[in-house]
Amino acid sequence: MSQSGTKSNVQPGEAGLGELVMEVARGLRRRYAATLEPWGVTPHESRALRVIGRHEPTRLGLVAQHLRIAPRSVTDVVDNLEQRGFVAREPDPTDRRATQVRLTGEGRRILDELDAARRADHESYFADLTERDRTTLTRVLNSLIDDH
Amino acid sequence: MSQSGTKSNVQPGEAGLGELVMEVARGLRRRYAATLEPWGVTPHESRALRVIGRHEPTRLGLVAQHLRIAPRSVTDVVDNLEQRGFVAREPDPTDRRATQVRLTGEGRRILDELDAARRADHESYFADLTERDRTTLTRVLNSLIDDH
DNA sequence: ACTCATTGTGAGTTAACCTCACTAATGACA
DNA sequence: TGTCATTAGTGAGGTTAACTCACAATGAGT
Repeated sequence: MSQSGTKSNVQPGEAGLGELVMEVARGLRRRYAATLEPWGVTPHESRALRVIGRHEPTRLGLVAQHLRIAPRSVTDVVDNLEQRGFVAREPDPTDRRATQVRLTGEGRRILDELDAARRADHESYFADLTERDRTTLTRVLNSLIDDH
Repeated sequence: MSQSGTKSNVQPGEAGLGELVMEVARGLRRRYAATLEPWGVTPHESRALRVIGRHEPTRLGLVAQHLRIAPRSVTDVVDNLEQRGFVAREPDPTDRRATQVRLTGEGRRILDELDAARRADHESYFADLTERDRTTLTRVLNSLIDDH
């Protein structure tokens, strides 16, 4: 075999900014998935926990919007998290059609741990940047996000 | 309903670099998926086409390595592309167990169009950056990729 | 009071992966 | 030179995370 498959798919010289961003994001995603492993939580579940934790208590429909998935799909996601004891459903007091979700104590504990792990992971990923580069990167990325 | 779901999930002030990169990547992915729509090609198919186009002619097993998926899955991916007339299987002349894939004329045409569209899309996404920021961003992202 | 919209869920489907088991071909070597 | 482990691709079947469509319960507007 001529070349391995363990490195990136991008030739170093000629990659555009888009490719570079995507490649860094891929690296972060891979690392984060590995970080999550000890908790037995998938990236998908962690994302859902984070959204619920941030808006707690919240309706299923709103969770769907934040996760950008169909309302029907949230039912399954929350079923899963509820079964694992991370969240609990309760009736919305202001609308008897609606259901609220909220983190359990366990769910909050796990989420805090995951957040800390992610923060640490990102920290280590960007550790070698100079303060100056860090500042520029933050500014440029923020402006890109704001403009689109 | 109180707030919409069309904007980002990240509070502007306190996002770390990791979140920022992921958010930009998410934006690029969404745009690219929309760009692809007129061709009736999914991001997944476009990635496979690009990998095959870059290594053409190549064995299925190598495509698996480049796409980072199981060899078995490549069979399905190539089945799909072959059915749509974008690639063709042919026996590997040096190993009668192996199968080579190569782009058809149509496949090459589509891939070139997709590449051009992606380039243009990225170009427009980063259009408002100053030359200086662009250079810094390129350098910083490249160093992050190299270091990991 | 009637009508229409909205909330969540049952039922069933799809896309893109996966593993396991198998066949055919290869290559090493005793 | 015959045996035998290894490798390439694929059939069969499973999983995950999404999807649509239909529906009952509830709420809101005229």
